[in-house]
Amino acid sequence: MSSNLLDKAYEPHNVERHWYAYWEDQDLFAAIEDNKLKSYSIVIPPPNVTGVLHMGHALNNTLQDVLCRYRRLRGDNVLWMPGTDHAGIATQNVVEKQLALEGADRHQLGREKFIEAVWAWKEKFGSAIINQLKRLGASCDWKRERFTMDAGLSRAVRKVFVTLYEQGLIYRGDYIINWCHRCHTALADLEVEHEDIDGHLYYIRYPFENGNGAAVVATTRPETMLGDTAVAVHPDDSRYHHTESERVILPLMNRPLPIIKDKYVDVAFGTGALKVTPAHDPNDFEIGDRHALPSIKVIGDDGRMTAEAGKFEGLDRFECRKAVIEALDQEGLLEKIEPYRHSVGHCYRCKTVIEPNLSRQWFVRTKPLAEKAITAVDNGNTRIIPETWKNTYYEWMNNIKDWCISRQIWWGHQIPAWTCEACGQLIVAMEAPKECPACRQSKLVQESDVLDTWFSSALWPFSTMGWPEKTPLLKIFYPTSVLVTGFDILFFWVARMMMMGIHFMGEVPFKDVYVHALVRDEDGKKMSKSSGNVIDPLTIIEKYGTDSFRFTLAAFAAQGRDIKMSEKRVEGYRHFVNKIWNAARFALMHLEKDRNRVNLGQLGLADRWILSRLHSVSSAVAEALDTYRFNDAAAVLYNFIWHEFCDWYLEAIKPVLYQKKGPEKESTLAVLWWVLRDTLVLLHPFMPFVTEEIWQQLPGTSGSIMKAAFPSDNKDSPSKVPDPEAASKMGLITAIITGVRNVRGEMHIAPSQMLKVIIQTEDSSIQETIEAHREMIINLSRLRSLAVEAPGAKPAAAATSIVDGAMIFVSLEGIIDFEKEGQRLEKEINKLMNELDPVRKKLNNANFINKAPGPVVEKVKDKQRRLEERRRKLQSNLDRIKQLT
RNA sequence: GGGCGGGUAGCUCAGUUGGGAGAGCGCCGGCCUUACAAGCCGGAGGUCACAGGUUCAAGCCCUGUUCCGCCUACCA
Repeated sequence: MSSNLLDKAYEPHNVERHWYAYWEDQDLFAAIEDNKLKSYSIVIPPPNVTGVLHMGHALNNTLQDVLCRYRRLRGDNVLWMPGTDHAGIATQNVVEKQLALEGADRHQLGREKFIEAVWAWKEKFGSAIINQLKRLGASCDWKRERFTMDAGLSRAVRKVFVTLYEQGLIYRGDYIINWCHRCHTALADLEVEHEDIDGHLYYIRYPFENGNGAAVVATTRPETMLGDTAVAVHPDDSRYHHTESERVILPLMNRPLPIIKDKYVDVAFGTGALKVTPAHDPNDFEIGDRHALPSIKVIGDDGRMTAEAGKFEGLDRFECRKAVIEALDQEGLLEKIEPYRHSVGHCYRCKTVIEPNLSRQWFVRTKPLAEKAITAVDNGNTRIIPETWKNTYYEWMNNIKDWCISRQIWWGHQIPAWTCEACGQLIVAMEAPKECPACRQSKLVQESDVLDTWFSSALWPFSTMGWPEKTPLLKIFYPTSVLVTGFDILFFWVARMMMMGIHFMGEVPFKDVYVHALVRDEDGKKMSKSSGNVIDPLTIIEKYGTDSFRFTLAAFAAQGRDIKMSEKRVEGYRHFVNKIWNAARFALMHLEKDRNRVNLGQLGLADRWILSRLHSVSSAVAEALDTYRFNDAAAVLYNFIWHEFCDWYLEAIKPVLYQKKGPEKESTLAVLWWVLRDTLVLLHPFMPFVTEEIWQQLPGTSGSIMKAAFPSDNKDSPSKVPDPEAASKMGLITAIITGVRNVRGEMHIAPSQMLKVIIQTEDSSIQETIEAHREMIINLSRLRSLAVEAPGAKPAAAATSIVDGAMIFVSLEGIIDFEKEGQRLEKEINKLMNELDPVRKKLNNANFINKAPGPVVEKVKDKQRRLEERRRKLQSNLDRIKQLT
């Protein structure tokens, strides 16, 4: 016991520490390698090893933990595979910064020493995020924790690389790629973030070689003109027909450029003439390819102009832009400058402006892989939930481009390719070759580039399970049951796992993909360090406890909608946790021993009703979790626990509990035990800590709640069937109590004043029900007396309330304010008329009667009958009141 | 340029084959009733963005308009 039952408020801190340690000690998160059990598996989206837990992780892992804990309660053998990602660029940046503080840099250190330094950093700080996930309650199988740079996973990476290369699906070549000068590496197209920037469109005159005027070209990046190797016009553009075989002179460089014709050129844009810079623009590169133009690289990998830039050599690319404009202006070749808003690519890691650069890189040929990945979703082998993301997935897969996978950094999987220094032979192999297969020389140099981090995470669902070995783990747990992830990495990660999983395993990596939303701040803005609106999950956990936080996330995780997070919301659910704590405290005061034998025949109405409700609540929770409707499950539990279990059931059974002893008390205690027991289990996936704490204090339980049976799977549970009779009778009783309370509230009668109530009804079954449960009505509406009689003389000094089939008179002798009662009744009648109006209109419509389905018509007719009766009764009481005033 | 999501109570949002507009918070009134004042009881509050259409019936389906957000794209 780590929290005192006498505490009026739940204190999460010790409870959380205590039970998490207990679960780990007992090995309760461990998956069992036994293929006879029903298996359920999830691989964690591996957080960056440099990462700290943010709201996105918190949501993502809470949802996964809810699913895993739920499936365990349902009896599944669950594998939740944890691990971290080596995050090449990000981690290298972190360690480089650390080196900088020590006055060193990686080049001084050398590659080997630098890699050692990164590993050292990883050993020291790399488990931070894992520990934070534990604070969140994550029930991962920690003993299987993986890291993308582990020996096993690295072998999988090599195997995949070599295989794809041999299959012709990986190639090396000189192409335009996105170059980040800060990170000093190539980036995949996906890793470039586009942003609209207010820039300028510069119109530059390129004089015709023959001296007759000039062609005017427009550009947003004038510095690239230094590398121009042609001017292109559309073949049909009559303005340039006379330029047949003419050339222009490239200003500043005095280089003659051919005028070529290419359909790519948009006649309508600018002057219809396009400068072509094959080394620094992807489209120009393609044009250059078509027309066999030379490529001149004028911007170097360091962001400075190369020797090819002539007198501009050594200038920074942006300084060069200014210098070029000035020089052009001086020569009178700058036609004009217009303001121009256009999209500019930035590095997703460091936000530096990306430069398209000609470079030798490695690529994955994605088309053949994507086709199968599309089919798998098409035919439902993998379901994407919510379905709306299917379109996005298809859209990207259908337009997929080859994937640049080489990175010019040091931290990562070095590409297993070697070049023979003697003959230039390229060798791709699992292990470093001893000699060149072509010339038998042994001077072989390994490719210095490493692979894109996403290349290794694309293998995550099977590399973590031991592939390329044929392990039992793979056999039992692949394909995984579901992948839970945010939409922001749908392409980066999900799509690539699909491609790799299908290609290498012959089977999709996951049956379901559940795509959740983003966590934003309370104004709906994206949380970011620069906006200063980041809420730290650990701060929230410290302040409000993990269970409140998790429940908040689940309660707001509606499909397709972002979550706006604020402390106020978490605070609200902390109240809920506290409510549960106190309800349990109350129950435990009365439960002294195991009460799990219930004789259903002897149950009271409230007992039967709460068991019936519990039955539908457990079905609803199961249904909701089976369909990833986390917010529905949370709402059902919240409403049941607070408003049905606490507000009605516990209040209703208090008199029974305060009795000395007897069969009634015995069976109520048994029901109370079961309802508490089952509710804790239903709640456990969302609130693992408080439920375990209460479970451990509940007499008659053994072991961890993690091993308990879900109510609907539990043979012994008394909440196995709905009880419509109890539901309907309880409905009548609560309606009567609410009716009396309403009178009390509206007439401002103090709760301390006991009331006298007369109920008139001609329905003998209603009479019987009321008589049978008169104590409940008396207690919960605080009555001095309750009389049930056939309709007859109406008590004079009384306020009225109507329930279906009966009229309630609250005697207010001496205190009734007839005018106030009249107003109250008028208000009631008005409310009723607003309901009745559309119902009458419907029934007066012959088309409705004829065309609507029978049951619908009957339902409306029945409603009309009920409303009419209530209205009639209220009206007669109003008339009577009016006579008395 | 293309695509997606959203507009429902003061705020934040649920609302799954079309058939009774809901919750939480906030607000108003009354209560320290022996689990809980982090509580209990009662109450007020909505032209479901706008305009058409389909239907006996529309918050939900169709068309258009408008506002907000996001993703995506090689117009220099």
